[in-house]
Amino acid sequence: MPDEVVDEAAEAGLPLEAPEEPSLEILRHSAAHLLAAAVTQLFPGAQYDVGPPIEDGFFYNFRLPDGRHFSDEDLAALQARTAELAAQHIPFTREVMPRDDARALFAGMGQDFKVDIIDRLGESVDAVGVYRTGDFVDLCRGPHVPDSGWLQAVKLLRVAGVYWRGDERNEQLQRVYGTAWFSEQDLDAYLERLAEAERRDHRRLGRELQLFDFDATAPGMPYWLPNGVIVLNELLAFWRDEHQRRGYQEIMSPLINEKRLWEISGHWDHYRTEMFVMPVDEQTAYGVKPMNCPNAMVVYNMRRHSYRELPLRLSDCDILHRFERSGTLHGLLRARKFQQDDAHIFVTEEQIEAEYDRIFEITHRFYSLFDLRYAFRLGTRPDDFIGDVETWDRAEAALLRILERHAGAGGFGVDAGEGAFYGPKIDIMMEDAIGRSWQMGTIQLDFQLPRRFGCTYVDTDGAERTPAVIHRVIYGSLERFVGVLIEHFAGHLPLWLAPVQCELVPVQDDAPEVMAYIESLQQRLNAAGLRAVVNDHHGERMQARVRDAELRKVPYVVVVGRRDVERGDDVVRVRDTRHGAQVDLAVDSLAAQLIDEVRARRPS
RNA sequence: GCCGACGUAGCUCAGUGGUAGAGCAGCGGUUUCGUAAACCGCUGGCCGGGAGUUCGAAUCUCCCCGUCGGCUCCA
Repeated sequence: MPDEVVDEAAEAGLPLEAPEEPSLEILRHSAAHLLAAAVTQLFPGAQYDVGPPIEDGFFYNFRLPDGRHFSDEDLAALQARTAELAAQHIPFTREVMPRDDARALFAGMGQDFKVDIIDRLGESVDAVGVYRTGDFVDLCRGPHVPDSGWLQAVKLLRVAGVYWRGDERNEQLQRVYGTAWFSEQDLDAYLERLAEAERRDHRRLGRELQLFDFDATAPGMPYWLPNGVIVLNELLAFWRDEHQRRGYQEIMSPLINEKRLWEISGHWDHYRTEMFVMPVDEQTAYGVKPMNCPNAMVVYNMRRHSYRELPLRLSDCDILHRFERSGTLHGLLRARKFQQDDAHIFVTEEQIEAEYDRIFEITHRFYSLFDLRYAFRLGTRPDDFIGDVETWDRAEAALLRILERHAGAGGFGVDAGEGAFYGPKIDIMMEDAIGRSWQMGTIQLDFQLPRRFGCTYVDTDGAERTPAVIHRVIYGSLERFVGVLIEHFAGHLPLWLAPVQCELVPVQDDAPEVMAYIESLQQRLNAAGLRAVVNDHHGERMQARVRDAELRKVPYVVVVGRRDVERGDDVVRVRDTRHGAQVDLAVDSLAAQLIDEVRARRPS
């Protein structure tokens, strides 16, 4: 995503008119200028590239003298200097300058990036905007706040190395990220929002709730703990049920295949750097599968097929491994080991659109269950593609039509060049707790792999034809999906997914009649298919056990004591931890209510 | 992989050149209590790993591993 290229277009050109009231975007753009002014003061000779406003803040990219890098101490010093400049109420002044004059100005200051930006401007641009803040001069269209006194609620957040113009083949520049608001209160509210996001972080909650963990010997490869396996199994059971009734047939296949398979599929040439490869002797190497598709082709080819069988829907939930670069790993959201809820559907070309409709139906069924916000994105032909352009164009046109029908024109984004190497795709995108966007489900159209593997079916006229294949996942990866769910629900999973659905707490754990009753209660709930456990942690008071259940985000907690047993009416007090409510319920009603909630898979 | 930061008990963290600490968790005991933390005691550490500097290193330097935030890449 070379968004810097876009930003440059916004930076250079004739100045824009300032509105009556500066917007947050203007404020942040001005904050970026002030930061750059501080950098040029503290690091004489620093060259500045682009510094746009972004969501919640701004950044600015620099090349520091002598190849220096920003450290955290530098960040603190820049924060202090920026604050000083803000306190001085330095005006932002704008002027329009002939292009050649501006070029000479920036060339004279040794600002190579600005000269470069000017040189890459279109022919028609003959004048550009130049803004000054004290001694600091920038090529910019503005608009800006009147003076730096507006920039009191600015906080520099972090430093990062970034590739010039977003391309890793280029040199790495030094970027400073910051946030800016109209008031200290707004700034504090924003920082509090970040803190809240941190509390929802699935990596923290995953450990606290004992869902999964990691070990240093398997970076990026989650260990699923007993609680987490319950969540996974519930998601998969639901998935299998929904797919069986829609005509999917599940297969399982080897996790490793000889290199030859990956050569046929094209992964050896196009995906090898992301594969775990294991040499077994001088001649032979095995590749651990990063995708299920090649083995789905192998299964398809294990017998001959008739046109009557199509669409043939082979599903597959095997575990995949991808050798993701170390710096990209992020808990469950970016892992090296994950399980996809995969399927490969062999179709004739005429069947493609109808099959996509069916897949969209499944998608809505699943995503609406969780009250999740999601968006579609079309990924088109990448530079590194296999096959021919005409086939790609045809496939992309089909997906575009389908998307327009399901999401409406403009109801989806298009990411040029982001398709898989074998075909274009429709992705389902979701955001995590701090607003980062992740690809979840994906529906990919592929004319290449069936051809490479020689997949055929016998058509009505007896001729052998090659089917197309739709690769599709709904959850995406189970790991990523669970990660997003945890953050979405802040750990309070829907009842049907909760590892413990109901916790039973005795008031007096030394009273045999109480313990006998509570154990019978557990048996009744378990027999009804509910996951109920007794918390009789010895030596703790009832209050401590309730707190413990709260912290583990158990949806329902039932406290039972002598008074209940003596009353003998089978009514218990139920604590609903997600809604902070308590209610007296007959045990039968409690069971019925929970079963109903599980069956409906209500999100909360 | 690149830039920055971090790594001390199961967890959260203090300790910045001179004998490794706290809270929580765990274990033992006392307590049996009515909806978010009872009390007392006890365990628990190659201070991520390796090399170096130093009389002496958790602390300083270098290399490696892992983690976190970006970049790039992606389910």
